[in-house]
Amino acid sequence: MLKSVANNAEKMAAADERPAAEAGASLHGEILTRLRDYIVEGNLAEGERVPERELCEMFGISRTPLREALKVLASEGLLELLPNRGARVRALTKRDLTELFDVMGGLEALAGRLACENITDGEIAEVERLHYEMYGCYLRRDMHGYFQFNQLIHHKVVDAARNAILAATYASFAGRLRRVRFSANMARDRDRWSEAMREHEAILDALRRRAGQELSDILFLHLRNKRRALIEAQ
Amino acid sequence: MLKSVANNAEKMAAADERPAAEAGASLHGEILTRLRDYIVEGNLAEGERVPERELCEMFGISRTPLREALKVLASEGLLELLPNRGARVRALTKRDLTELFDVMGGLEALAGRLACENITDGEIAEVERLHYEMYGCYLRRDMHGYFQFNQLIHHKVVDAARNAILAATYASFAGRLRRVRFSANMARDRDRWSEAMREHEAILDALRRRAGQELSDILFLHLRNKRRALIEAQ
DNA sequence: AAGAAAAATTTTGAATGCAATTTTTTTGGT
DNA sequence: ACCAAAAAAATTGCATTCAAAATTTTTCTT
Repeated sequence: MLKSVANNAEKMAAADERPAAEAGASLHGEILTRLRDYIVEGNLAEGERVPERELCEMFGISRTPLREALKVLASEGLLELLPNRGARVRALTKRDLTELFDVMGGLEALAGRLACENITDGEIAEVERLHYEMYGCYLRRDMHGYFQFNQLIHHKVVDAARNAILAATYASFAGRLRRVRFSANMARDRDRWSEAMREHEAILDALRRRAGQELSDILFLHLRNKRRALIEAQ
Repeated sequence: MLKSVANNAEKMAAADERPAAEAGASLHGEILTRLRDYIVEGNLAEGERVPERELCEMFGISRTPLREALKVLASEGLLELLPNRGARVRALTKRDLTELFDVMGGLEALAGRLACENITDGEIAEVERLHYEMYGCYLRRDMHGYFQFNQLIHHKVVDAARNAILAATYASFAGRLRRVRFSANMARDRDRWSEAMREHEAILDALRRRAGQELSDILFLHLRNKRRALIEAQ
């Protein structure tokens, strides 16, 4: 039983092997995306139990695809499953935050290194543009704009790494951090803001020189500082 | 898996808030673990469709918990879901391998850096012991033993990083690479073997000195070389 | 025979059903 | 009124069912 019938080669030739658009393809995929967004947007409080029936009604589906999505979100770390007591929104402890930031730092460090190997001149120019836009926001104390451009820059670096698995992993962890509201801090901690701005100058500089190892290091420390500022502010 | 105990202050002190042992607690959790092992062990050929009915009979369960596990394994990248055509074992392309190795390199680099911050003298002594055991295997061309100790060393470094999220992520990717058989190469490529051995000397040295940044770099390049050797050998 | 069309079978995706457990409500004693 | 025990209701975890789609088998045509 379950023997590997490897010689299906014949029909595999032209095959219509679409790896499932993952999102809207199946009900499961759609619900997964929608429910993840729903939670990340903060519609369910931390530690709150996930109301299956309500969500089913809300999405207009039965419990089966919803529960499939719950298992996936639990494996992503967004929910936790309690035996016979369903799923809860996982609370981010200080420890979780610390660990997550370090992992993000490691992933960004990797992204920076790989980006230096692969980024085009055009992309660097684009990062420069974003950088100066961000700088503008900094000068006029536009926190919202600053964070927008900041994210765009980091995202661009990850993109330039040309590594889909890295990008997916990065996105997954970034999603888990989305519930954390950073803005509040920087407003009061003006020193951290200018420090962050200086770090970004160094990031751009290393990227221009395509100094992978150096950029890798700067990015890790950049995240470390972000982490420190956040933990202190709490 | 990715667990961490919530200390939701507001609620109450003694609460019975067990975050679900994830493994044997529910049928879903148990099946998830067993099915993952089953696939990683290579019992289903790459690209082969996953026979739901057979697996249900084999595990003695209904399709519901099995299908929940399938969605999770797909989100882990072990399977792919094709609309109306079920799950297939995801084939690792050369591109996937390249990307996976780089991500592993990034994670090991991070682990090395964090380990230097947290490792105890006793743990370093343990790594030293493993290193010399491994060296012994190298001298007497015991490939199997070499790989055992090699894995133990890398695992020890990840442990010493004191970051559960990193450890879980690392384990997940390592699982995906478990299907790849490395041994075959090194036997023929004796140069790579001695090069790897030298790299391990450098790893141990940097770890002793707790030179995080340096160790980080060595580890990334170590994985890069492993990747190169593997791709060349294919 | 070979290939196309049709029919039968299997598989998939999702809804529904059901026993066990947990949670809430009610009740009764103090 | 307060609290514990009992009863009722809701929720959970998994099995089962069912329509739609895919796959295989059979039949028909040339």
